[in-house]
Amino acid sequence: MTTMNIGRAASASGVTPKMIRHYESVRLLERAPRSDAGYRHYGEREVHTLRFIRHARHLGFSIEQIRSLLDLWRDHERPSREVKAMAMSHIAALEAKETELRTMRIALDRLIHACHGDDRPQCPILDGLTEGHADADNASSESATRSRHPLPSPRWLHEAGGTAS
Amino acid sequence: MTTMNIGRAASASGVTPKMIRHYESVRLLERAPRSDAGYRHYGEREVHTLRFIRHARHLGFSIEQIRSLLDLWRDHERPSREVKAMAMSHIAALEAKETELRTMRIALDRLIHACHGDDRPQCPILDGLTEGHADADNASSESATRSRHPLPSPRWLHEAGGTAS
DNA sequence: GCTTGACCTTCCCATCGTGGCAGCGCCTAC
DNA sequence: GTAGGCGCTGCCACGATGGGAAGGTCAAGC
Repeated sequence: MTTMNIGRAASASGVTPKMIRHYESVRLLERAPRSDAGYRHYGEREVHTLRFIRHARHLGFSIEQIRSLLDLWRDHERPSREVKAMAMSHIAALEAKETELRTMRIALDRLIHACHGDDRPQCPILDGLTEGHADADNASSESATRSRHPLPSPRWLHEAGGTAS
Repeated sequence: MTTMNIGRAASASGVTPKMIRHYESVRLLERAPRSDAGYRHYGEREVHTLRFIRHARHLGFSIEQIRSLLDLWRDHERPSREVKAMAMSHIAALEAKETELRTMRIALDRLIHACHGDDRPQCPILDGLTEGHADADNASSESATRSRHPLPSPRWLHEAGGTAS
């Protein structure tokens, strides 16, 4: 069985059929050959590629980055330097995120430790949110006008956790 | 000047006008009173609330969580226990993300260290992506069929970093 | 041969928080 | 009275993924 439908390719690779179609639609994968009925057909080679993609996603590479990685993967003349450079800049991104999370966690930790957590309404956590962490608040109602900091906006928190089935 | 337009409220609070309108539209804020021309008017109280929201976003709370926090904030009878509980479960989420990132980083680090990064094409990073990290691969092309793991899907990486102007 | 149910197809919608832009109205300083 | 800086609404985009509807196909069992 060197050729299979999308479902088999999916369970062989660990990538859902939905995502396989998506990857094809964004040209991460070549258009799969079709049967008369329009069913996509895959071989071992494609499954191999899908696994590559899955591993790369697992390491947090974006689709665009994976596109480059796949190009490098398929180019047997590539200098490993290029791959390493991509990987290292990605590591830097991972570290940046970690730091961002850690910063949040530490700030929140401090507030939590100051809070009794009993039946009384007095709460340093809410107070802290009210006042800000004392710094990083150059938005006085006086100077103001064009202090366009766009907020770090940490949406990435509430996505993988809840979404993962 | 106890009342101001959205722009002034924005620079006084550090929240963009766009976001203020958005928060209103998702009922995180009450509908602001309007001038005859339809301009929203804000007072110190609203700016205060906006700052609260900004700080909470800064700590990674989602809109829904902030909705609860605001309720607690405004309820002067609340037991601080409830606030602390929210904060602690959020800390747990932050830690989980940190761990996820660290896991990725470590895995990638291992590959990177094995890679020369020179002009030669031989590259353990690509090899590693090809083969997988040896474990977590229970997708043999035999058993298969309904091994529906949805992939951890780490989208949150490529969002705050690039988006933050 | 026919039915059933598992599989496949495409297309659209939702997520989450934010930015951008278009097309319009308003308001003020000159 | 007009320019240009605000404000308004509404729509689209992002990223990666899931959900579902509406319909076609295929293989196994009868």
